[in-house]
Amino acid sequence: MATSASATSALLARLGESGRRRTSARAKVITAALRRDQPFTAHALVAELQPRGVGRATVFRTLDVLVTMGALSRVHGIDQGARCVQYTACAPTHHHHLICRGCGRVEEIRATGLETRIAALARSHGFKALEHGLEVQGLCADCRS
Amino acid sequence: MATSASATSALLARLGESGRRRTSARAKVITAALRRDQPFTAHALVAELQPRGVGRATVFRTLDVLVTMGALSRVHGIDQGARCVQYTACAPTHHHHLICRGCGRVEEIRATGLETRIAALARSHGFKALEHGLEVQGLCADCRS
DNA sequence: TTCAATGCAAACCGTTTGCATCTGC
DNA sequence: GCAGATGCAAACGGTTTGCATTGAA
Repeated sequence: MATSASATSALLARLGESGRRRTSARAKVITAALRRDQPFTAHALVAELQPRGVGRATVFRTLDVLVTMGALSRVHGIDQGARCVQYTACAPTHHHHLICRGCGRVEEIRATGLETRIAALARSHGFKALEHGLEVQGLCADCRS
Repeated sequence: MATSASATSALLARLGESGRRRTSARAKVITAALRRDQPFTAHALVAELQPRGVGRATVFRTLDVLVTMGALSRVHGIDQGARCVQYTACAPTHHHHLICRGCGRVEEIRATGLETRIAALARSHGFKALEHGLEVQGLCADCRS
């Protein structure tokens, strides 16, 4: 998949631009992360990369970096316990996630109308909204049939 | 607080109705949980109740029961890691949470307008929305000044 | 009397940290 | 050469589990 390869090198380039080092371990983590089209756990990446010489700690540290850079975001189930953190590759702009319960597919949604509604709602309770998270779980077209 | 006391016994009654046993340990967990007006961690309840003879496992198991019954819900921060699960007493109807970053206060919000918007948004992506979670973090009136 | 619920302690599991070593820049 | 980054292993912390015992119905 050409897109994925170029996305990987683009991310590596951004690492350099932000004063971080472009190491081979990070390249492996980025490649593995971007190859997935469904949310994945840190554990899954460790299992994939540990045999290839990337340490557990490095996977976690790199995932943190990628989240900080906005290349990945953390998503979690609605009412599961602590074992709910997953990562998903995503655009660095503000958006939300639509998660299919059938196949696990995640789609990004952008909803400018909602943003203002949410801010207004908060204001009506005396709150100044700073950040919000919205996750919708459901069934995608394929899984519904 | 009379409300809290009656809420406790109401919950205990619901335990009996649902075929579960009304034990003294559960009464202690419920009392301690309902006394809080801010989200709390399981750990905090354990710290409070362990010296009073309630075991760690019992606290966790009872919290699970209460979440299942809809008397509590789990809330988690927007982008923290795994250490983000807290519990908050809440009405058993669908609502969202407004969380103050200053004082930790949580307010429940009900937003029928949003619900339909979210469902429509999901539909426009081919999804059938089943459940969704919305958390807004911000500053409450007190903390803004 | 019976079986759900309890308390304890140990196991679990995902994540973080300390530290010596390595490697981009 | 000098940080920043790595890999390893051990520590950490919250949660779950196994099991003998208790106690509600």
